[in-house]
Order: sequence, then C-alpha cells, then structure tokens
Amino acid sequence: MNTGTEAPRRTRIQQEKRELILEAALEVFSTNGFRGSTIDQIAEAAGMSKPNLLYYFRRKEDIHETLMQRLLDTWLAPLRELDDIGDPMTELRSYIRRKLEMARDFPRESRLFANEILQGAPRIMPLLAGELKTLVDEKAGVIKGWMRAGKIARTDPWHLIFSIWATTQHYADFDVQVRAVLGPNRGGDGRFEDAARFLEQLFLEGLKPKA
Amino acid sequence: MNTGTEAPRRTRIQQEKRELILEAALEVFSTNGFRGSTIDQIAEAAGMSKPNLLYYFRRKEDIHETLMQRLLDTWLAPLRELDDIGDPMTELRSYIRRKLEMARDFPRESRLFANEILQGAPRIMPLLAGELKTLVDEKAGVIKGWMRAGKIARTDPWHLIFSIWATTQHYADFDVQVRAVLGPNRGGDGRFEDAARFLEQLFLEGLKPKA
DNA sequence: CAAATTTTTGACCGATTGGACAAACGTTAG
DNA sequence: CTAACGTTTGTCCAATCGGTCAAAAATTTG
Repeated sequence: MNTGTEAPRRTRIQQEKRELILEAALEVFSTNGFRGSTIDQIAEAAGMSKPNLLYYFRRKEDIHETLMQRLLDTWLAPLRELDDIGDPMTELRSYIRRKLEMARDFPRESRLFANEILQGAPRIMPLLAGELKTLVDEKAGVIKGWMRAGKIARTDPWHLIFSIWATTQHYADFDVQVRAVLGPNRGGDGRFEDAARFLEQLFLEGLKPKA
Repeated sequence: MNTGTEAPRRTRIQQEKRELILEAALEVFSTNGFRGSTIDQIAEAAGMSKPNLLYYFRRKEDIHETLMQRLLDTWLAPLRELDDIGDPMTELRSYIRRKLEMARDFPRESRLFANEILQGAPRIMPLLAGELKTLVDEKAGVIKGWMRAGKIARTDPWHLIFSIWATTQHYADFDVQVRAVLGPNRGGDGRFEDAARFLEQLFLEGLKPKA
C-alpha cells in the first residue's frame, strides 16, 4: 500500500533479507571493488539466487550506495567523539586507539572505503566535499585551540588528522602486506597491540608541546 | 631466430610498443584495478586495436605482471637507500622526503600497488613474503642499531617503517579525499610541502632520543 | 478455508568480456 | 623483384555480465 511518496514500509522478510544481502555485499565489494564484484558473487554469498537478490535491490549500484551511506556514519564516529572538553593528549590517544580498533574489528568497511577513494570516489565525492570536509574542518578548529593554548605542539591539524587516518587504516587496508612482512611470529594476533604502542609513542611524543 | 630457451630478443618496434602498452596499462589499472580494467580500455589508451595489443602481450595478466615486476624495484628504491653510515635523523628525514616525493610524482604506481594489496595481493604475494620481507627485516636491523646506539628513541622498527609508508602513500592513494577535505585553497599545489613539513615534525620529534 | 499478496525461481536477453585466428599489410634481406 | 618475416586488423567465439519477466511457490490476510 505504498503511495509512492512516503518512505518504503518493509516486511520482516524484507528487513532480514536486505541485511543478509548487505552483509554479503560488504564481503564481496571490500575484496573485489565495485567493478570487480558481480551480482552472482553477492547472491551466492548471501545464499540466494540472482533474481531473488534483484528483487530486494533493483540495481547493483543500489546495494553499494546503501552500504556506503550506512557505513560513513560508523566510520566517522571516532572523529565525532573527539571532544574539546577533555585533556588534549588523552583525547588524541583515545582517538588513535579507537581508530586502530576499528581497523582491527571492521577491516572490510575500511577496505570498502579505500577501494572507493582509490578509484576516484566516483560515487561518494559529494559526501567527501560536504559532510566529511565540514566535520574535519570543525575538528581541526578544536585542535588549533589546543595548540593556541599550548597544550600540544603547533602543526597543521588537517595533516595531523590525515596521518592518524593513514597509519591506523593501514593495518586494515594493507593487512596482507603487514602480515607478510612481519612474518608468522610478529604478524600474529599481537600486531595490533604492537601497532597501538608504537603509534601512541609516535604521536604523543611527536606532539608534545615545546617548553 | 628464437631457439626458445634464451631470453626473448625484441625488435625496435616491439620495444616501443610494449612500453606504450605498459604506460597505458599503468593509467588504466591504477584507476580501475585489475578486474575493473578491460583490454579494450588499455588498447584505446595506447592508441591501438585490441588484437594488436594481444600480439605484444598474450594475456591481460601478462601486462599486469610485467608492470608489477618493473615497478617494485622503483618503489622500494628509497628504502634501499636508507643507509647505516649517515646520521640517523638525517637518513630518516630524507627517506620520508623521498617517499613523499614518490607519492607526488608517481601516484599511479602507488595506486597500482594499493589496489593489488587491497584485494589480497593475489598476484604478488610471493614478492611480499620474499623480497620485500627480506629488505624490511634488513632495514629494521639498521634502525635497531641506531636505537641501541641511543641515536633515536626505542620503538618497533617494523611499525615505524609501516607508518612512514602509510603516511606518505596516503597522499597518492587517497589524493581525492585529501583534496576534497583541504578544499581549493589548502588543497592546491602546496599540499605536499605542508605534508612534508608536518611529517618531518611528527617523525623527528616523535623519535628524538630520550635524554 | 480462500483470496490477495509477497517471495522465489528458471529461462532468457542484449551487452561486454578476454581471447583466437586467418587474412591483409608493411618491412626488410637477398 | 621476391620471399621471408614482422605487424595490424576485422571478424568471430564462448563465457560472463547486469538485468528482465512470467510463472511457480510461499506467506499473509480476511
């Protein structure tokens, strides 16, 4: 009884199957990229036939778009939590730690974004120049405040944020390389603790205010 | 007059055309990934017909493989130059600078590798666990020596190398995002100088030996 | 129950893919 | 010139792609 103007009302089955498909699509898209993934692959991973999948998402792009929109909020949550009220060094430390935990616990989400950005972000460019830029600019302002107050060393807040993104996401996006280089011993489950220890030292020492 | 056992002897035309194809393939592969790229795209970018291209490279994978093998050396050259004899801080500074210059001057090469690693490195895994691991282990030893000599702060040399890779390559692989966030003013040509200044501060301060 | 609706499937379609192939064309050596 | 060789192209192919459609099956509703 959809009049066409209101938000789609979904049945229980539709809810469940759509979740199933999105979960499968996350797996497939994150390892093959958008163009490298096929509807058949996603359908098989979701345990259903291709026409059945297309009953829930009419086009391949719709799946990807839905995934992206849902994930962006999750992905930016740690930065949103970066707060003006706490101690700067403590805030930065927990931001780095949270980002690294996300790389460990949600590597597929990280790779999905990486794939998209790598290929020129054809489908999420507006979000980058809009929502993302706004958020980063705001947080850069917070960091600048800390610098003016002499709480942390003076540097470029934007590039500071970039470097935190780069170093933490590296452990999700380049996981294969990290493990290959570290080898079976150092590359085991402990690698995230090692990374956390290193990054904390690097950033906290590197940002200590000059006396 | 190829006897079949010796290295392929190539005519002048073969040399030139193969270079043309590899240049075109670098452009296409680095922006679409392997599976997302088509032989037709590469052929068109190289200004020739598809059967003509297949005369020089019999399979799509051969082009990719040749590209990878050629580029790995270039890509690792800065790390190879990291030398035991110079001043540690100076050596690290120029390593970071060289890596950042490569991100600026050869972004396609960086994206090609990123694409490959992101998708599980199906075609270059042996190189990672072999040649790459050997080189990194060796340089980690050099860095460890500096630490023992009290020239730089004690940390994990492997993760130090990872973080330098991550932060510098970020400016090639995530260039679209970097420019979108920085905006037209800060994201102009000067962004690499800003990045260089920031990274130098971060790493050199973060690695200062404790007194 | 039965009717209406939602879900699932097999068969199919045109477009695109990587690649094969023989014929045509160009070049060079004798 | 001519024969041999290297290069280029048009045509074709089987496989795979994203997506359609009608009909069957399952579920919900009255």
